[in-house]
Amino acid sequence: MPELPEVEVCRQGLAPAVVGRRVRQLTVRFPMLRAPIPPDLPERLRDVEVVAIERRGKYLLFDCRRPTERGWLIIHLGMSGSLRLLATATPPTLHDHVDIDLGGLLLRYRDPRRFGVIAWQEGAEAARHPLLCGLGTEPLGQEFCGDWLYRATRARRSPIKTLLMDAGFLVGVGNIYAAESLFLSGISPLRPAGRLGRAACDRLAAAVRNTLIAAIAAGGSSIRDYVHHDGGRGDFQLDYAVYGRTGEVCRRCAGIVRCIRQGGRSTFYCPGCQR
DNA sequence: CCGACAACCTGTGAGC
DNA sequence: TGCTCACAGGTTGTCG
Repeated sequence: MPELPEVEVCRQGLAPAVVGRRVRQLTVRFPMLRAPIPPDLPERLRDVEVVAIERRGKYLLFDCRRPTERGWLIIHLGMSGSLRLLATATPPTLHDHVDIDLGGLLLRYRDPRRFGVIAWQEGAEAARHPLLCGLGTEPLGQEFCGDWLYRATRARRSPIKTLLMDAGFLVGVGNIYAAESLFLSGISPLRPAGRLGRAACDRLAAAVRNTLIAAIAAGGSSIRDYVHHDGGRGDFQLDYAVYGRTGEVCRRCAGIVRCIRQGGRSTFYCPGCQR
């Protein structure tokens, strides 16, 4: 999936075309995603105006208004989800589970693996939704910095890479950007988080932020089947230092990039550069 | 609290 | 060519 940069690129791509439009109809062809799409979602969305698209971690939040009501359409792209803007009459193909008819424009949700989520939160605060209320710090927000990371990790004994990917701790950082950020900051993914010094936390926080910002600027990654709102692909993958480079030569020290398993996920790192 | 692991599901690429 | 297997961006729940 989409990690934070891909979701943010999606948000930025959709907003100009979608904000200000009214939902004519929601068509659900297949409701069984990670959680079932609420059966009443079509009626909740009918005739709402989308006034903004926000993001919390990897969740897209569509701010939906009626004259006297407000609510949020919540979309998570899972591992393989995508949202595209298409001409209204575009025929659906396999795995095109949901269409949002915006009147002269079609917003289509496609998700082959169906790990995504489409949900609804009534009221003014999307954050009250159970999927969102336990989420951790935003890595591109004000709070996130070396000082925060240092303080937040003191009591943590889990490997720093596992913690970076824990959405209850820090949102938006997935397998690719965790690996890249740790490489950039010269920190081993195996290091217990609570053993990181203040300087290491400064370097890591900066690396996380810079990696995410660079990926957003590059238009997101384009692993496998990931596509943008317009069907285009990102090119951040050209810049991967360690992700997916098992056995290849490290670009910094001429050592060999290794792949290990952590928490059921592949971790790529350079044992020479990362301590 | 922690971590390891399985589960959810389909597609793809490698190896035989 | 065709089969089987491992693995892929995420999240959640269970078990020790």
